[in-house]
Amino acid sequence: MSLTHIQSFVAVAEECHVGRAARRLHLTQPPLSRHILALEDELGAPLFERTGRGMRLLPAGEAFLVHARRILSEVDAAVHTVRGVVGNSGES
Amino acid sequence: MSLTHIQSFVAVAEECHVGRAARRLHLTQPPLSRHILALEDELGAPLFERTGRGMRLLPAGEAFLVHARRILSEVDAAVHTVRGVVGNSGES
DNA sequence: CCGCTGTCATGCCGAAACAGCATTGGACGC
DNA sequence: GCGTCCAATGCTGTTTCGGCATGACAGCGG
Repeated sequence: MSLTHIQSFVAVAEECHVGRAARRLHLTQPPLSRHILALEDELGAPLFERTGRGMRLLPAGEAFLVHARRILSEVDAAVHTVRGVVGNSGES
Repeated sequence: MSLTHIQSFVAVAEECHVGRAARRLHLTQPPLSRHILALEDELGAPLFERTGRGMRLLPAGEAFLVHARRILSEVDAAVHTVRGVVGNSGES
């Protein structure tokens, strides 16, 4: 599991569509599709239902989405916190 | 930035020693050293002071450590939540 | 019923990332 | 100054990864 996979998952969950999510992430559809498959494989459960017209979140996917968003914002907060500490320490 | 890098950072922060952290992660010293350097490069600030006898956390590193631990436990929680949802949905 | 379209999955290949080995460079204690 | 211990770096073989081309399948119109 990597942060890239989590970002991919969130994008697909929000778009319900691998192709659109791929464009949003400046990626192509195949690797993105593989990210989702890898995630499902690692978690041992499918996260999406493949509808033939896109992807729909399953309950397990909804549950994961909550945590996924929290992880990504925590990463963002970590980056900003470090920048803040460094910036303040050097200020007059 | 990847979850692997964050795990490496936490291990080094706790051991104050790249070699020991490497053993703990079943890894060797050079890649682990590079993980830390990559993290510092990405954050734009050093996280450790190199003491010639090991590594000591700088203030920026302490700040990052708090978030790093939270990220890792959130990932853990995400995995367990998905397993829980799947397990319960199939129970009688 | 049959092709047409739109979607995700897969086979394949070249490029990039990665881990480990060997070595260097530097700090500390004697 | 010398030996020891540490992190950093050069290098190489392997693995991972992204993109292209294609396959497999569902849904729709005729």
